[in-house]
Amino acid sequence: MNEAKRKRLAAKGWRFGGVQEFLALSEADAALIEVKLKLAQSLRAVRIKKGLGQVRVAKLIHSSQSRVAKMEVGDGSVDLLVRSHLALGVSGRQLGRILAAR
Amino acid sequence: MNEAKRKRLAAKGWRFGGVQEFLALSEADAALIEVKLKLAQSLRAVRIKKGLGQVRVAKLIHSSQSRVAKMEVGDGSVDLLVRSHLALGVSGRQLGRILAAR
DNA sequence: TGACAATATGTCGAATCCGACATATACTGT
DNA sequence: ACAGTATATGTCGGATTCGACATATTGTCA
Repeated sequence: MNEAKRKRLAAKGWRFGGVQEFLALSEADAALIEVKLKLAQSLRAVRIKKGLGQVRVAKLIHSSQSRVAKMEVGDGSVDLLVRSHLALGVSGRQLGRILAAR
Repeated sequence: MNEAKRKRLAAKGWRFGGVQEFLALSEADAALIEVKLKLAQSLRAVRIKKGLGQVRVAKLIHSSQSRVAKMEVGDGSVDLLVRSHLALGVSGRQLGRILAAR
């Protein structure tokens, strides 16, 4: 199975729990997916709270609507997710709080 | 100026403060560098606390000593820094606390 | 000081990720 | 149902990042 697809599946499946076992993911891989998912959800929440569309966010980060959409479902790097948060005015410290929250 | 070098300079210069003004960095760019630097310092701290060498960490993340060294001075992606933390047993939540700390 | 281990720095082909575009699907008001 | 807007998904060439290797520098201890 290809890596990208596996991750996407995992990201979706996670909501139902037990993905790590289903796919043979290492602890660290599973944790990374959790982190990404948390950031992805947060990004959407922040965007919506600010009343922005994906197109507008795309411009803020010099990217495209499609990439923003993908980010929000857990595709894309942690870098990009972090960058997007920062571009939307979320501070590094706030970002930390988001990750630390249950 | 080339992007990689600019970042590396910025990462080093940051310790003396005022980099953002010196180089023409956007708020978000500067914030990203801060995040990376925090993670870089944390990675080294965690590694040393665990009594590990860079070579051993490299193996844990299926990479090389040189990359670990670069990570610890702020080179490399946030992804890799996060992955490394997770591979060293730092949880996502702990990672958040690290970023949230002053 | 000299040998040895650990870390830092430079380079480069290969792997990965991104932005852009096309297009499909979903949502909203009329 | 239709038009208009927002979001989702697939693809791909170019840009970025990676791992690996070579080598330099630094640190340590006998």
